[in-house]
Amino acid sequence: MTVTIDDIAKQAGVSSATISRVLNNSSYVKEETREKVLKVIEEMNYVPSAIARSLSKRETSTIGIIVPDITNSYFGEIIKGISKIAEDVGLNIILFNTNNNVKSELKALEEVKKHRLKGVIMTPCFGNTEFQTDFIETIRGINIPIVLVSADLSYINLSGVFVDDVMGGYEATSALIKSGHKKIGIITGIMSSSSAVNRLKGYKRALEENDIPIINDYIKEGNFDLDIAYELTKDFFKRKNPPTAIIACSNRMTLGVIKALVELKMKIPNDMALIGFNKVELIDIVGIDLSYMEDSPMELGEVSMNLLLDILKSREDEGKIKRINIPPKLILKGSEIFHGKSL
Amino acid sequence: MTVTIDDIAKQAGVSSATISRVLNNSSYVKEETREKVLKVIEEMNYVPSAIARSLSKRETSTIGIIVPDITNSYFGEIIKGISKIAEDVGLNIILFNTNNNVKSELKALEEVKKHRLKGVIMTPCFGNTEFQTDFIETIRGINIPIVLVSADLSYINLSGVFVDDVMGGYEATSALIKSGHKKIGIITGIMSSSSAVNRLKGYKRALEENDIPIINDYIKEGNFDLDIAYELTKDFFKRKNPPTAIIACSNRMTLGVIKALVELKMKIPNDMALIGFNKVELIDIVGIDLSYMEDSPMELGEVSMNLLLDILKSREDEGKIKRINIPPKLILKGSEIFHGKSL
DNA sequence: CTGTTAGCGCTTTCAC
DNA sequence: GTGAAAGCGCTAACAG
Repeated sequence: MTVTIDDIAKQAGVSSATISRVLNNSSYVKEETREKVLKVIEEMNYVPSAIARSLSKRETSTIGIIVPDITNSYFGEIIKGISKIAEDVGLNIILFNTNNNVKSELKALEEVKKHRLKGVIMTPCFGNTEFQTDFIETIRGINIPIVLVSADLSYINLSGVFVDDVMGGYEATSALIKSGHKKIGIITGIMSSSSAVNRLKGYKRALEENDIPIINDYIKEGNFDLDIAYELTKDFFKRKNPPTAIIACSNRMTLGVIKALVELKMKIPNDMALIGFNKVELIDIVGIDLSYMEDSPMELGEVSMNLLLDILKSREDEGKIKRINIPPKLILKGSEIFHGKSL
Repeated sequence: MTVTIDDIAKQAGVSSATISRVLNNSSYVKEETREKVLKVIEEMNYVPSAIARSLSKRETSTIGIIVPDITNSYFGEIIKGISKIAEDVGLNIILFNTNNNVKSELKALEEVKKHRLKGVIMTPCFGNTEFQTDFIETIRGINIPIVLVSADLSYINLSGVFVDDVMGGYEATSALIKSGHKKIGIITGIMSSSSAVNRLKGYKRALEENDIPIINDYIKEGNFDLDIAYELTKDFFKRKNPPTAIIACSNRMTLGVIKALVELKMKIPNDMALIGFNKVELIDIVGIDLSYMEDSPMELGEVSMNLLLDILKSREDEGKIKRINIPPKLILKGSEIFHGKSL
């Protein structure tokens, strides 16, 4: 059917070993025969089989990426970052989309093992607590380097690149304080995720350092998604003394907040200041100058790919856990400004 | 290193063929030995090598997806649709992101061949005319089923699933006419893409059917992206008699139009009606009730995956081209309403 | 029902 | 410099 290395060998009048050598530059081949071989390859339109090569070398040239939601451009950016540098080093990518479902995640990990992938970069599902032991067992049994990206796991210590969420929460809060706010509400992510916990930690730290009392009514737990954030925002106005600023701990929750504020006919930041987490695509074109803490997911992708490469290279310190924390950037556009109105 | 089928065979006291049989259910195995085998597999934590299996069967269980921009949630949706049904039938996905770059696309196709993938689903780069012959040659030489999705190629006839763009342009235009508009501007995509051509065709047809003259100043060629659409929208107002409605032929161009209108302090639809193509994520929460033609990219993904499966199944009518056109849906939210103001 | 054997298409010693 | 041969981990006749 398809042309193989032996066909080329026969046609070129040499052995298949020689073909292999010119293909891999693995040892010197007389210039003359090399050219002959190359010519035949060209003529017969031969493309070596990655599968056969993998089997023979006991090593693939592909890695796995596991993400919870391929539809979210945040993960799109991460993948773009990964694939950019993967392409440079000749690595292919097998993609798994889990829909934030642990069962799928576990299945993906099985596939990774089946395919003997070189390594995996994954951002685990959030809000998962029930399958921890399954997960840990799978990881242990897999014997393939894993790099976490963007989301950490509390119950197992793995390599990965993360955003410094404490710093994120701290910076966002500090920015609001600096601009005059004292009544600052926060809508966190699910508290079973470390990022939610850490951002809240940063929030509290900033308040404490500025001797601003921490008010529990100002702290609300969302789920990283729009609807709950929308409701929670409205809830803020059910108490006598609502905040003058809100911190929304994800981009989708930021949209929930905005939706609520638009409905309430409240202007940003005149009636309510706002700082989000991660860019809200093109929100500026509708006249909202949103300030936010920026993760730079593409950078996360690049760094995680580099980390994986690093781990792959260093066999000696095998098993050593490497973790990288990337500081988020504060992007100030105006939505954080304090107007001193009493609400 | 890793445990192989022979290890299992030895441990279970049978031949590796038997192991293979229980693994694949390829023929009857005595219940007793089957159980024994399964137990050993479990104990030794054995996972069969997909690579070895592929080589032996001369067939992979993975397909390729090639998209121009993984960062665009439109393609995220397509991939989600594909992977959903791919998972059901046990197929894995190798992903290639081309950044809308033909060279990358060609390289991706090479990889596809190297890996002997079962098939490819791709949406080709747009606005490419220079590498046509390379592309055709690569396709011809690849001998692997290809399914196009969402974007067609004019210079080669391939299987694929597409959106009925003529109908899209027609419906969008008709909706505006029905709601009272006669002066309708359109910002098209790059005219080297068939979707741009066809939407414009639909636009003209609708006008003709309603005896509305086609005015060239109302037709502007964009590039599917925001910035140009923004400029072109402003251009509309440089002539004496601007349109009362605009059709924007992509979601990013819709944003460009909106950006321009916001800057010009024009309300939608009171000062300018608007119909877009494809959903603009969450635009409603900022108070713009955008009407648009909806592609349903996830459906495109599902249908294209099913088409590929179809092609894979039917070896007899090999080479037969199968094309599916999906009618887009008109989603009316209010932004198309005519207010009868003279601008 | 199960074992033997011959590959699948490459890479990699080991000779010459 | 190049060829012969073994082997990567599995599947698929073919016997029995």
